[in-house]
Amino acid sequence: MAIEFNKSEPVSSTVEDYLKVVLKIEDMQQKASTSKLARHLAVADPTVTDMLRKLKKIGLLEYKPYHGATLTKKGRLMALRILRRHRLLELFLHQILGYGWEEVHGEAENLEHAVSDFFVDKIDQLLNFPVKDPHGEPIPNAQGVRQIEDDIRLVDADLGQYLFRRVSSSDPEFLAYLEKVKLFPATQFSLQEKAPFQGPLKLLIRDELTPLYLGVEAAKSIHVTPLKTKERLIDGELPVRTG
Amino acid sequence: MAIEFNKSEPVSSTVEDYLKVVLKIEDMQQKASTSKLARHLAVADPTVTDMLRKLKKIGLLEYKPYHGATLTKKGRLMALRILRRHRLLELFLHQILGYGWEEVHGEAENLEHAVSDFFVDKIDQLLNFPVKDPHGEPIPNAQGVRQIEDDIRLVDADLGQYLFRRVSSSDPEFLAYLEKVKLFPATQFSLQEKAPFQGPLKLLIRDELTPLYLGVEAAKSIHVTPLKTKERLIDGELPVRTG
DNA sequence: CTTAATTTTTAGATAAGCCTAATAATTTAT
DNA sequence: ATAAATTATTAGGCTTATCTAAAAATTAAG
Repeated sequence: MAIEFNKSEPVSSTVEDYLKVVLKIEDMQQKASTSKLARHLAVADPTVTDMLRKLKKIGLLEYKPYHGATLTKKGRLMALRILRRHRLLELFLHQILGYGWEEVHGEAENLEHAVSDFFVDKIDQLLNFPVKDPHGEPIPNAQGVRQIEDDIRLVDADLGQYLFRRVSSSDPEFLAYLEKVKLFPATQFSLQEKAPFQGPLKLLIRDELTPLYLGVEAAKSIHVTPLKTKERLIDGELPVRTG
Repeated sequence: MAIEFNKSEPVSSTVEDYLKVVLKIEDMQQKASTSKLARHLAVADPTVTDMLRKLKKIGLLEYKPYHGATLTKKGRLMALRILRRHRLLELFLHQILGYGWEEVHGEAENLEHAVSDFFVDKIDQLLNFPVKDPHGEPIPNAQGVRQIEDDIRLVDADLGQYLFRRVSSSDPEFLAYLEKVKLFPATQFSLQEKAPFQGPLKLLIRDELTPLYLGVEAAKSIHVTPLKTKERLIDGELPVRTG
């Protein structure tokens, strides 16, 4: 119903962007410093200083000069509201309008600030209250709660069998590449070798004939969970692309 | 393909709104004076003066102080591009997302500035290249051309049989009322009486039992064409609501 | 533990849209 | 044809979000 979020005054789309980035950085367990925010938002440092003061004043984040920002409860809820919109929109674009998964991010980035709560509710219904976006990322529910799975980065994984859970990159070129090599959420594969000295990872994707060699940077943004023995025997749950 | 429009530099959503309003006023064969624009845009007069100067400078309209504005070819094309987006979005919201026809205008008003050309092309396809929006208004094609029908205002019509073509109001309350009384595009009815002195019009809607008495203001925004004798005998083409 | 490097903040500007109050131009009416 | 009413423009300001250049604070290094 989206009412849960809408208890507070509306903010500009700029403010929404700042909150979104702080949430993203906090999610990565990093410090939301002035310069890091500036880099993510592609603005100059002093611009961020000013904005942080403003956001502190309206109670959306904590902020001590030289110590970076942390979202308040209210700011966090707002950030989650935007994240929800963003990811619902991505799924909508993919499933209903037939966008490629590498095309959804940019469009959602604009639409997330423009659509009404009514619109969000409508697509939520139409998509049957989904919990994951096309990249496998969790969609916060109407209360702002995400179903977070404790996956690991492929780059940190030992040899063994894995399930592709999500990809934490929105680079279109990279996503198009993953699609081409058949690596996307729900793909099962085995990690067969890890070349030393940051060398490539050798993967064998289920039902594919030739192995795939993946660079370390790629393996950092791919998140997986180990396949349990039981699951390894099951033949269902093949990766399927929609749209 | 939308490329036809995109030969020029992008403009702000504010500029898009100004162009849209000038087009609307020109469509009504009226003079786009400073004050009329200000009223339509809900801004102060001097704001319009400034903007008109700016729009003239970038070649989107002609403008002489005290003489109002007229769109240039370029400005007109831009205005038609927005109108196309607006009306396609309205139809999309109605048909795909199940919005009521009184709910589409407001949402489209925001989205028209936010969606990409790619998005517009996608919904155009999805809707199978429609030529009319939910209110019966023509949707400009990708070249900016509208299929304009020469309808007349119901208020100007003589007694006789008519086809409801379009309603040129976006007032939600009014539209909800029309829907309730079963008056919408493709509805057939006969105009049976026109009370003198700006009195109400008595309509008999096809397949309805009770006559409808409509005020003059309402009859100004309803546009109709006379039913030809042939059409009067045909039973098909009954009004149908989608979504 | 003091200097050097890095990061952040201050200071001063800019552009887009908008406003109000006051003036000027045009149109209408006597 | 001129005064009154209407409409438009000038003048001066405000807000939001941005920038660059310079100063200050913090952190890192020798």
